[in-house]
Amino acid sequence: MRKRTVFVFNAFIRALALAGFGEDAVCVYREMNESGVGSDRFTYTYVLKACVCLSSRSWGLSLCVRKGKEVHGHVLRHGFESNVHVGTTLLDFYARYGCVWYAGNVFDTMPVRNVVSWSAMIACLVKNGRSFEALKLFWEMEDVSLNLGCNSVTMVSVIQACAALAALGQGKLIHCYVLRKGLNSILPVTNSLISMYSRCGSIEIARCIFDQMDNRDVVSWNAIISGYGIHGNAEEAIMLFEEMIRRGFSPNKITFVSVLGACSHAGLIHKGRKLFDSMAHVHNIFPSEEHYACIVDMLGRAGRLDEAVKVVDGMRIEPGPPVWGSLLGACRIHCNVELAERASLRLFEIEPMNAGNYVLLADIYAEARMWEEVNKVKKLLESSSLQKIPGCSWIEVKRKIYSFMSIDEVNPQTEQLHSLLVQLLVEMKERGYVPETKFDLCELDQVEKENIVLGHSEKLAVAFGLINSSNGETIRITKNLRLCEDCHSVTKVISKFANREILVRDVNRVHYFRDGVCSCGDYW
DNA sequence: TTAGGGTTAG
Repeated sequence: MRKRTVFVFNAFIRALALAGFGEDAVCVYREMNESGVGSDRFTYTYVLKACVCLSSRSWGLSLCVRKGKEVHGHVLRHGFESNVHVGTTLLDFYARYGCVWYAGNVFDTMPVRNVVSWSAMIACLVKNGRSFEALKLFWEMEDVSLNLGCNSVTMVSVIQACAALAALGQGKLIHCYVLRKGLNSILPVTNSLISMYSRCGSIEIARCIFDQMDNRDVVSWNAIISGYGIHGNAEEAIMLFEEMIRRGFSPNKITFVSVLGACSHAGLIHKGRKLFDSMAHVHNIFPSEEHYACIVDMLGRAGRLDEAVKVVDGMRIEPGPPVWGSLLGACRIHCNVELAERASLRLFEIEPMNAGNYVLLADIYAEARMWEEVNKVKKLLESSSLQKIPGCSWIEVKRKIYSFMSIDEVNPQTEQLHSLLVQLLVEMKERGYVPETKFDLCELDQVEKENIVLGHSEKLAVAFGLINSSNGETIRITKNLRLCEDCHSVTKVISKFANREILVRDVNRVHYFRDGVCSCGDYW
């Protein structure tokens, strides 16, 4: 073209960004700047979208963020920061790269905010694991004086926040709100409600909503199938999968992740393998890394480590962090040092920033009583300046959410909780409970070890629940990591002799403790 | 003739 106007450049950058060619879009933007045609408010929304789809693999995350910050600078220089579309796109750019502080800063300084900018900020908080703040912001938004009016998009994020916190009370409140606003028949809203109820431990309500839907899409089926999966009911998940096919729905990648995950949680290996094989042959979906990770997890969990390794070695695509991570997790369950070393060596190479991998390997060495190796891994972790994610648990009592960390001086009741736990410990030991202290605590004596495990955040939350809720009420707890073995057995015992139903949603699934047994059948 | 936020998984 001889005459390239701002409009022409905009259209080209937009097209490239939409098609996922972030780098090319950024190049065209540079060309645009050099050509001297100028820019307008549309230019910045497109370039920022392009920065979101830059290939972080070849660029590196920090370079992607730097590129966006550069564009942010241009926005300020040209005075477009007061435009609500540009501001919201900027906010969303930071959100997608996990820069919550920058996103919040953009939000706070926007001269005009509308439903979309509020929704974007709420979504940003949810996506970055700050659901508690997301809910707070939502109630702030709902302040009548602001008179903004949320819509279905806002509500989807808010429902996700409740799901992430496993805050059933809040979730029900939000559900009522959705009904009052007449947003309940909008498919994405209903689908996220199904997921929310199952992740909050109430698969029954999730099923009820699913059964009452007039029209469903593949996402609705995926949501309910994965719901049964995290509740350990693989039979129901498989039945729904089969019904879905009978009714003419085409499963997608996520359907298979869900149903294979269900098989893995329940140890249904034969069925899982058959489903995996049917993917390509019957449904024309070629297994991606996530699906391989499910199969490796399924075999590994069941102790069939040799078969799991065969699957990894025979993969048609290069195995990455999910696959090696599943294998390492299986090594921890079955204490296989040799294989753990192979898997973690690869993981340290391709995923050096994940502290969890180091922790897993240290746990495996500790169980094998290889203290020297434990120390080596710990030193490696320290020198890399990575930090373990601290264990954290939440509990919702009377629609208020309380959180606990292992060493928690913030909560005034901590001392009371700890003494209750000590008292419970004595009673439990009389009933034959032995604290599980085999992992990663090599330099301490038995009493110190027991004290540390006793201070785990989920136990504090259970104790808080016992003190602050009435008999007959289910205690509902969420944990940011996987539930530890000791907490699992303690909660079983407590559910029996305190005669209470206790529900713990950990990062992977739901544990429902009743009368001394857990719904996961100790297989998780 | 161009614009911003959202559904299901591990």
